[in-house]
Amino acid sequence: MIEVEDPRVTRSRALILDAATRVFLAEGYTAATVDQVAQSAGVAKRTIYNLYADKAALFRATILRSIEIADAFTSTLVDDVRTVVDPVAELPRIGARLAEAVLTQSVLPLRRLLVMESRGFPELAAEYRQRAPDAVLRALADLFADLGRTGHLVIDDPVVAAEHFAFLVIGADLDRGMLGPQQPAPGTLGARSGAGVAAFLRAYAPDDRARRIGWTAR
Amino acid sequence: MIEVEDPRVTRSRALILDAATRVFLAEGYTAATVDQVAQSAGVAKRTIYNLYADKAALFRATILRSIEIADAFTSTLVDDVRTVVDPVAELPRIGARLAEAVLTQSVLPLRRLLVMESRGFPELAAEYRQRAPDAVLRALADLFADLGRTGHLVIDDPVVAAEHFAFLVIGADLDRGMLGPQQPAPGTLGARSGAGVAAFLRAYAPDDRARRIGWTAR
DNA sequence: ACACTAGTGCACTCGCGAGTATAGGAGACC
DNA sequence: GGTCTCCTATACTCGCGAGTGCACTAGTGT
Repeated sequence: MIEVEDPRVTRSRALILDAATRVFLAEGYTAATVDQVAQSAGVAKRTIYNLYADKAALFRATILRSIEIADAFTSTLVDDVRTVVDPVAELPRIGARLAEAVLTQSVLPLRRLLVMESRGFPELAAEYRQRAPDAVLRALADLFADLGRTGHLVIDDPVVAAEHFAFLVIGADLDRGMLGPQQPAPGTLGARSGAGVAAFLRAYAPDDRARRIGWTAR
Repeated sequence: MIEVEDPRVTRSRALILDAATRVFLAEGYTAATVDQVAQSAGVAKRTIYNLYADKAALFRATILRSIEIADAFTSTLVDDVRTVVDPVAELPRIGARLAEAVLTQSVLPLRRLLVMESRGFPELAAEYRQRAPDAVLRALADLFADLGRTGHLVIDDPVVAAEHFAFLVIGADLDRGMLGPQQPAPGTLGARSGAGVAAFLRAYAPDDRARRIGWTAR
């Protein structure tokens, strides 16, 4: 006997999760009210309580779905990282993708929300960390370990190199974005990630290589 | 006629602000209750309302005082930065001080709180940004502009260089610290800031200088 | 000793939001 | 067409925390 969910339920669930995402991201957990979510979903409050035990359960489900989405983005980035052969030629693309993914999607509001509620829902913050930023850092560290072995880069500690790459590229904008809803201007974004990648290559490329290709420009 | 504040008032004010700092940093604005603050201060709730119009005013005063304290730390760091002559010799010290100031004081909880309440009190987040991180970045940018002029470093954009320095040194730990109350192990801290400064010098020191001093080690 | 000012303790109002109850409506499946 | 299940709408309970009122106490200055 195969349990098939009533189509009305799946429909309601989708409406509710979308609305909850909007409301929670905009208001935060405590400030958001269940009535707000219901109204924004075009659904009766009772329907929400039919599907989720309480406000906390609704919140958990909402955030987990957002993490799921962020995770999908992360995966394509990780795949991209895995195929890199020539760092000088390809790292700028990786950097640009990283900056774009973190700074222009709804990742910034999600991170703010996770920080806000990290006391009440520490599992969610941990889950996010593991599946998004840590996954990217792991992929980068693997990449740099390889490139170190092949002599394309000079790497002492690949984990540290991965952190340096990530924070040279997005550090400043990420920090700014956390303290307020300022999206960096899209033009600025490319320039900053480019400068970050350039600095990384100056720090980690073998001398001859870096100089030959012209990455000495600062 | 010189207005002198009743000593009882100044005493109460100090007790209340200390307690409010503890409670707000630990609980966040909404979760904290005025009764909690009163109890933790050993003071009647009514006394709080004698000195502050409402909970929001108390919060503002509390945060502004914390910013004041962070500002004092910042100033000594800025003064230190202003006296740097030889980057290779002195930047490691600056990096270590920066890491220590940001990561081991109560700065991390303060930043979390400011992120949490940046929607309700955007002025506070702005005030903090201007007086703490931006002040440091400005000082660093000035320093690097100087060092570029004197040929100690090779600098294209001093502002970008300042961001690179700061986030190479504290970026990873800062980000980790925001998503949970994990203080980095004190041992790790020195190593990471050292690695960050080394990478910075590799990226920004003139070739001969960097190599002569031995900063090629990664 | 007296008056003034602040602090204390406690009981109170009041609004708000989570969660529940209930009665009725609408589609799906037989 | 009947029944089952889920949705809707409205109205409710209930607890909690912000803010107030008030009667009383204690320290200070003259």
